[in-house]
Amino acid sequence: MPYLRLAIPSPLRRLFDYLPPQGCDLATLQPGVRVKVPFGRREITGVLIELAETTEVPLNKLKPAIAVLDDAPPMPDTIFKLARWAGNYYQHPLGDALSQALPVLLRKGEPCEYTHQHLWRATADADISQLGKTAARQRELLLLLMEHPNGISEGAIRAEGGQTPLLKKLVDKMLAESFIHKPNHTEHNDQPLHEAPLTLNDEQHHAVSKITATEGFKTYLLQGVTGSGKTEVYLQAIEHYIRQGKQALILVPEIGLTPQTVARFKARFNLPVVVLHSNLTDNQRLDAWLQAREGVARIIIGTRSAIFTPLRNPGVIFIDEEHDTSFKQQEGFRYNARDLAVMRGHLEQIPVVLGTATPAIESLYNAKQGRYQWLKLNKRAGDALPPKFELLDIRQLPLQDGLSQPLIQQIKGHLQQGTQVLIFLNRRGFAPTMMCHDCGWIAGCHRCDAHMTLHRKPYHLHCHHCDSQRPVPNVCDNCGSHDLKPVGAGTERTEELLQALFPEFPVIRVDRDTTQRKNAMQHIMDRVHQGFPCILIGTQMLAKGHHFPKVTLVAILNADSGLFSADFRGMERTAQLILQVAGRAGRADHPGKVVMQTHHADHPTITSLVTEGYEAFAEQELSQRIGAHLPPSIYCAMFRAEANHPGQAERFLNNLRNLLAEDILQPQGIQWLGPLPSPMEKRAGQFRAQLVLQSHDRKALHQQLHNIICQVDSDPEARKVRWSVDVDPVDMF
DNA sequence: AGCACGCCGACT
DNA sequence: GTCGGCGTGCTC
Repeated sequence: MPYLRLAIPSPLRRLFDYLPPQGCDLATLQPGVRVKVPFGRREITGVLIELAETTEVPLNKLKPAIAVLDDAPPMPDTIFKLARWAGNYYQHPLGDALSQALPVLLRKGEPCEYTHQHLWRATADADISQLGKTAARQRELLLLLMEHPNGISEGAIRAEGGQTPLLKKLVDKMLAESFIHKPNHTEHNDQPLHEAPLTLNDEQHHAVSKITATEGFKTYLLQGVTGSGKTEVYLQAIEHYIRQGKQALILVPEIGLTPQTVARFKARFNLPVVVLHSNLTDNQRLDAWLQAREGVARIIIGTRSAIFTPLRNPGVIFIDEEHDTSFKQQEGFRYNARDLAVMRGHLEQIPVVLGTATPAIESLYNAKQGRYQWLKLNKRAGDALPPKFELLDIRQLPLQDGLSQPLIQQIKGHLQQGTQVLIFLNRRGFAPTMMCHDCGWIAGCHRCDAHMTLHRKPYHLHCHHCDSQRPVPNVCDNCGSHDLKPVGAGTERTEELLQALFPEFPVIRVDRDTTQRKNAMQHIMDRVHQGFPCILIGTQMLAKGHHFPKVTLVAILNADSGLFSADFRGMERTAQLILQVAGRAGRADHPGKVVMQTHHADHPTITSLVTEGYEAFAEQELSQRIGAHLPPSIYCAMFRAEANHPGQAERFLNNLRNLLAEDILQPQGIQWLGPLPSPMEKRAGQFRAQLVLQSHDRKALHQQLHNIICQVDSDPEARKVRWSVDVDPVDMF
């Protein structure tokens, strides 16, 4: 009698055997089906990996499964393989990896079918005259239903001002009925386009024809400077696959999933476009997932987790802004959706396109190694000129709340000529910290090794690392002095100054604090797009997803931050951010100007970035990485640990390292760095440390990681710390 | 990760 | 007297 070998969503890195449930037909069971089982004291949903003839588990410990939930595996074989591969590659427990590849409702064991979405419509022989003259409300409602012969949801009825309780009355009068919505296949569509495609220049044309001529799997790095029409390349390549009846999957960074991006796809294609955004309900998510799986949805746009969306007829995968680190999940199952996309393209035998203006150094490396084919778009659409950069050396210049006098003059000039100004300051709040003028004491966080940020509205101290908050002290904790001063400037403070300097112009702040309310960002954008002269001041949020054609001046206040960071990728990040911010401004008829305040106007990296462009910078950066034996010329993994007491995490990692050092695991070609306390050792009350493993040999590294994790799993001491592995980490903290 | 069991501090 | 803090043990 065979056993069911299941992957269970739990941190335990092993499979679990069960007896088949009562009356189960083993002959029809396929790997990948979900099985409901008792696990400890709860009931959870596992995924069948195989039928096993024998088991190591003592028979008295074996429990029967409760039920097999599916006739056929909910995820297609490629997704099953992709999730298994990812679990293995990122050293994450298989059950959890598989579970994360499914929509939440399927994880919970709900049936794999369209959620019973009730829609309402008028009955076929409904006649408005059957309603009495006094029933004005019912009349209104019936007319509304008649306007929607394909059905309308209760939510939409309410949104149109209809009274849903009255539906029952219409049902009683046989005028209305409800039915369950099930999307149909839109088989062949002769008119897949709403609007005509734009004319391509020769570079764009070359890119489109390369991509669409691909047979089977190939990865492209599509490097296009801002304004070179990357999106048009996406759209026309997608059109090619759509016309073949295939589907396209587009992954965008978390913050890039803006209404504008989506609108562009919906405007072009006369086909179902499905958007997997973060505020879909679980029901909507399952419906979208099924529509993709059944081939009803033709274009699927989503963030990181959308890489696991099943496709019935996969045609092409696009990763937009491929350098963006939000494609890497930063906790738990630490996969990189960009890299998984390449794996998926291989499994599905379809092309994968990584698009960006500023390629990640590792993508550049892959392109140079010939693993990715490099497509470049260097020309800007129309006669657009690249923005002019100006390095504003602020050594010895007094700063007024973050702004130097020459910059203030430039802002004034642009406003007076009737255009908009964008000011980028990657620091929210009023001031990065508060300091005692008498003794130098700094307002620090009690739970982190970090200072607290002063916020004005509302007035309080806030730790941006652990979110703890406290009132602003009146006197110094250390010496009792009343002379506490805010130090440095955040967006709130610079906003205040700008408003005081330019009272006749609106100053619009864009950061997490001003965009929390629903639709707040949309309101801001609507206001800015009216085109009146104004000042926009904000953080990264301004840099991604939105374009501001009326902006002629972009000012970067702290271009230096990140330049000398502990993370070897600090320079790369800074360069990408600078170019991304710079790209927000201007259009053909008035090129933008970018002013960067800096204390390092003669720093070779900064000057090469500004004068020669990103590619020259990136080449330089790559050769330095290779020279220093850093990624991407070497494979890297990181163990992180955190514990309640100082030194505990470090001791744990030290034991772990000794497994390598004492040759217990006979490591070959593996180097290690650390363990070291994390750059911010204490965070949210936990003491943290890290250990980096490196190798030129990916297989050897993978094998060692596996060995180490096996050892750790069998060590009871390991349970006293929280630890994790990160394969191909994107940031070193 | 959950979830329960178990053993010590401040509350109705 | 108990409610609840989080240490530690287990999951086929």
